[in-house]
Amino acid sequence: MANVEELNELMRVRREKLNELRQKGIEPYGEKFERSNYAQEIVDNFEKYDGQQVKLAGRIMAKRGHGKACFANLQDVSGTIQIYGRLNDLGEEAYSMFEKLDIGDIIGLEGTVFKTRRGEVTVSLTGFVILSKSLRPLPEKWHGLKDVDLRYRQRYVDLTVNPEVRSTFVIRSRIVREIRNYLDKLGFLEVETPMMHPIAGGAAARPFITHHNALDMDLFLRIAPELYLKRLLVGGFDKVYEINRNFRNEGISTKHNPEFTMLELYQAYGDVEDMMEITENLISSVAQKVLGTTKIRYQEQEIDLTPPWKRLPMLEAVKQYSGLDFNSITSAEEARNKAKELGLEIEGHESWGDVLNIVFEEFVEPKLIQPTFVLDYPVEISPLAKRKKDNPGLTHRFELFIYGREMANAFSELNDPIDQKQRFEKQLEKRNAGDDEAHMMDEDYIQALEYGMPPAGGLGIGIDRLVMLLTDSPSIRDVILFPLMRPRD
RNA sequence: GAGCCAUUAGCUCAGUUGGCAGAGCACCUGACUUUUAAUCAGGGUGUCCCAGGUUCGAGUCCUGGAUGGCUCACCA
Repeated sequence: MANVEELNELMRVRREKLNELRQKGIEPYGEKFERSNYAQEIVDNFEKYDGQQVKLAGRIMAKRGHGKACFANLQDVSGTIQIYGRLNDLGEEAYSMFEKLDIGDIIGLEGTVFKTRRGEVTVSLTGFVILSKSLRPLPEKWHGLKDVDLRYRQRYVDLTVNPEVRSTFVIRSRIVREIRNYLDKLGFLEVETPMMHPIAGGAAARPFITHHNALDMDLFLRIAPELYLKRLLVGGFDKVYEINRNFRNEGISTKHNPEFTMLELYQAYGDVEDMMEITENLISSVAQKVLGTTKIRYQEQEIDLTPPWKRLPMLEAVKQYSGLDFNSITSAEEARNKAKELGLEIEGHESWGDVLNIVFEEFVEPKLIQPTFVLDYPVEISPLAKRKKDNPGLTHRFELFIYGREMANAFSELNDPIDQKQRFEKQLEKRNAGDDEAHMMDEDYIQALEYGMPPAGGLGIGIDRLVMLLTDSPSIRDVILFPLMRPRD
């Protein structure tokens, strides 16, 4: 415990009050308290509760003393209600204790519902108990806690004083629940696959490395669940999904947190078309259920999530926004030269598909504000996707963009074990050339495919980014309760 | 990883040309039995992010560092 000498006055005074309570034989850290109601339901249904006796519990958020009477605001998970204590009703001892409550103290109370002459629904106290004495002052009632550093490091304070923050995380919870409802209704089975992988597969990303002592082996925190979920298709499950964390050892930005939540789902005997249908129906119905509309605002921009969404082949998109027609570019070298002419940074080892993707990211991505499926990604950057029959350089794959951001990625799954093995070998070449984000070889996954995996559609949706979109949050940190921060000191 | 910006009381923020460290809320004392950003009277509670430097004198100028934010890079 901190030395009282070192505490500032605000904290010293609170500790003194704590000691006073103990000296009077009152325990300032109480036990179970049975509530009859929540604050908001009383405020919203005054007629029903007028004159009724209620029991509430929550945190004191404001106090207005008037000598022999005192108003305060009590905040519980539902909202805030005014409470009112009078000397006449409480008696001298209890009233004096009520007057000495600090903002931040947690109490349980009993009282009668009434409306003040100014029309505010209020509970007039007949008794109360201190359930937790607060020893630190909360931020200011009017401006709340603004310092983003403190907001993320002390999310408990942020949640206490900034109601919109609480609301964001309530919405996040509802979004995830609606996604589960939606998929469950379609007959998908929710599964859990390993978070610790001997081989980091399913995505192009740098993994976190950890170590298992008893087995004396290094393990990777998963960068994607994909290869495990598809092993389940081999095993005979035909509709599976997982909503869970992925970990990528990469930069942090407003759109990237080292751990983030992904939905991945796989549907046997389906394809990329089915995934498009699921994506637009899932996201629009979640928006409808959670927000009550499919027309949303994100950062002052109107976004219409009403299906069907625009579908745009990548080659067409690139041609439209950059003027480059990759249909008529046949060699990687020609592609690299054309990209250089557009002022793009080209290192010299890029394949045709790499260049196409670079041009796409530079010229097209930021323009895709309304929901857009970009179709037919080049095979070089899609090592787990099925090739198009009529153009084996492209794959049956889409990425969904909203507000210029990648929101989803899906394809018809590659189930040809021989092609898959060759794709992994291509990735290994990239790895050996120094690309530590290229895919690793996963022999067991190849073996699984050799047993036979049904053709399937697979889909990944970044939950954090979806929540950002639906809660109008500018930073991914606003939708992650405890984003990764450097430790202080 | 690079550039720009920020860091002053518990919180939100001022701080002029380099000249005694400020306000509002919160807090403390007193008044007040339907107030509501309650009001009225009084009280300033501080490692000016840290370490150096310049200067008679630094919150302010310079150098280095820490943390955070934004942009870029990275991240399909």
